[in-house]
Amino acid sequence: MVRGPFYDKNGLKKGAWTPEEDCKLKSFVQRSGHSNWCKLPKLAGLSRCGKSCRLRWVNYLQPGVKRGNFTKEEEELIIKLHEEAGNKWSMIARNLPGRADNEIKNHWHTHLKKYVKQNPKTSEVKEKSETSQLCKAKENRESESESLHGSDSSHQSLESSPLSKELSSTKLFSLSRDHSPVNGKNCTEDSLASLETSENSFGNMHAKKYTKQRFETESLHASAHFHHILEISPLSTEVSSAKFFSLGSTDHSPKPGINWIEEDSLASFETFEEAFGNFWTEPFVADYMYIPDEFPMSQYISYYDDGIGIDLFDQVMQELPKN
DNA sequence: AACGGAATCAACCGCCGGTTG
DNA sequence: ACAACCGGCGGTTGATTCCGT
Repeated sequence: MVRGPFYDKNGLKKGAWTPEEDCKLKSFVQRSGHSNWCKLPKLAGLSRCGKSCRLRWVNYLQPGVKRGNFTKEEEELIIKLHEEAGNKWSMIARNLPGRADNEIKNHWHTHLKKYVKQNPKTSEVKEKSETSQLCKAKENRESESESLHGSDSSHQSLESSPLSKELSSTKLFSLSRDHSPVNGKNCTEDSLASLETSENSFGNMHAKKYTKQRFETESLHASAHFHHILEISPLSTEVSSAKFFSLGSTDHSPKPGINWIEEDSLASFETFEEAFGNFWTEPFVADYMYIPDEFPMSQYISYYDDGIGIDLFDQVMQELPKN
């Protein structure tokens, strides 16, 4: 599904990333950060351009990146934000923690665009039908919530994206106006007020010339309304939204509970699997290399210690065929 | 089973805005 | 003030997979 690897005239590798390249990039960034993407490939021993490295890191390798199917809540949020702001994928992505803009963009073009086309102007219709539908929608959500909580939490993240197939307009309408308690957690009045403000602002997006900063600030207000998504997300079981947002370039420490990239996205990792077991389900070996002082490593030592040390990792890395 | 069109999604490309010298 | 550099963003591409015939 990806371009085959090839080299351009400058000798830079293009096309699909190999697990070895991923490993190099991830290891380097976790060790040294990414203060300069242009110089990074050389320092990391990669024959890639800096942009390509950045993209790979942001979309797939960065800790906390969620892979797999979108939940109904995520899809609803994308539709709503897109309705308000248009193709501002990066802004939308900021309101969907763990989701990369590229993935959201793809999902929009492949699934949601069709759905919205078939159900135009959801916001207009929802205003009219709000009164009559709201109660029903609440009931639906609450019953769904109960059933979700009654099942394995992993099902929530892997729940297939049913929006275009199953989501009724009633359910969709419930998104932006339904401020009822979700999963037993009340939305505060403040967050509702913020939402209204942001809705008004977004409504004028096309008329006003927004500064980037203002736009982003207001989009964050909108995100307050959707924190319930985090609450039911598997990420939230161990990483709060606040913590999640703090995951930046300065924090590369291994976090228990972070969703690492799912196995299916990198199926052919035989080389490293042989040496280390399943790379994507086992803790990353290079994680040994960067351990912040404040990180309470002792409690994880036994879990991480599978008998493979840094020396072996370095040895394997050096023996890998150079590109 | 074979074929062809549609769907999917990782990755590339070019542009833009911010920063630095 | 200007140019060069860099990071980020959104649009597009194209290989692979899916699905209907």
